[in-house]
Amino acid sequence: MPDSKADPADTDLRLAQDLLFFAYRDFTNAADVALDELGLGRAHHRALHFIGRNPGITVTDLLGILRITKQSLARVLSELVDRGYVAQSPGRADRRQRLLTLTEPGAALERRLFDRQRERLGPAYSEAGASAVDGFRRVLRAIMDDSARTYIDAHHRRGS
Amino acid sequence: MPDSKADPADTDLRLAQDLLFFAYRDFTNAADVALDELGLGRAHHRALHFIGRNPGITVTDLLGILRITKQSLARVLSELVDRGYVAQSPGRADRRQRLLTLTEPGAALERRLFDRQRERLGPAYSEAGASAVDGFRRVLRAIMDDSARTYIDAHHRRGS
DNA sequence: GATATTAAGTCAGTAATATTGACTCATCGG
DNA sequence: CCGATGAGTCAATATTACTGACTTAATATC
Repeated sequence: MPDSKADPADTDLRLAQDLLFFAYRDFTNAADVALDELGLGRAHHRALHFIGRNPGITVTDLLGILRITKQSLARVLSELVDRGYVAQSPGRADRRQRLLTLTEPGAALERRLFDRQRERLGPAYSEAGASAVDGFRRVLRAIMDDSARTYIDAHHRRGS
Repeated sequence: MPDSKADPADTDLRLAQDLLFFAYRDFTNAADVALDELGLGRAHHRALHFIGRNPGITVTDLLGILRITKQSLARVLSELVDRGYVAQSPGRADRRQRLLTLTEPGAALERRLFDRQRERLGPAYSEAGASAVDGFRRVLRAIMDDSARTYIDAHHRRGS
């Protein structure tokens, strides 16, 4: 058996397809009950998450992360603003920009949703162990696009 | 710093949220161009994948894996059958069942879609290394539901 | 300073994926 | 025979997303 690493076997990659499908399905699903109670969807959660992780992010930058159109984000964002979860403020340098931040209720909601996902992810991390978690990160990081990798590296330098 | 493992830090879990979002987004996206050319969507890909991995699967079992309703699957499945990608045959023991299999063109299409994802996943595996891949699997396996874990373990026993 | 570009928002129409609810039909199991 | 099950169908609706066309305000460029 020569090629153990140069050319990952089909079965290995088939397993990865299954793993990603189920893990992503159940991880995202973890917050759904809390979202439903508020009449919100996963799109709202994604917006809350990335605004929370990037206080003061511009609409254009958020669109680039989510990879959706302006019209699609508008629906989600206007609901979040109407409900008082997200605040907009004009950019200081460029007043055309609307810098997005979570309000206090918005941060609390995002935290609640995060906690539901934490219930699933925390035990998984503990069970798998630090070494496995490191491998988990390395593989996921290698799967994504360059631009996403750049984002990850900028936001999660070792230490924080 | 006492709790290094018992209670994974927020920042660790925040990173995981980002990693899962971007990796899943780009991994699933890899097959989109090929799907678009045929006027098919991701839902068709998922059905093709799980029928391909489970030849002779019943409709009920497929619904359980995909976690969608019968009506939602019907749209996707009838299109795949109409186009000759999926064949249905009555169960031998229970003739109410419609056992689903990929036709030869269906298997070829599924393979093409798989190849697009392989282009993304294969290099990621090679770069990250065998140890990282093992950790990747362990963490994803721990994230998913019991039923999904059972599925994974049944389909991917070590050896194949 | 006029002009082009950019950031953001909006209106309209449509598509893909999914849902709930209410049925039908054939077959299986007791 | 009869209730339960596997599968399919019709209808209406929700969520998330899209393309295309425009407007407004502010910045950048010539």
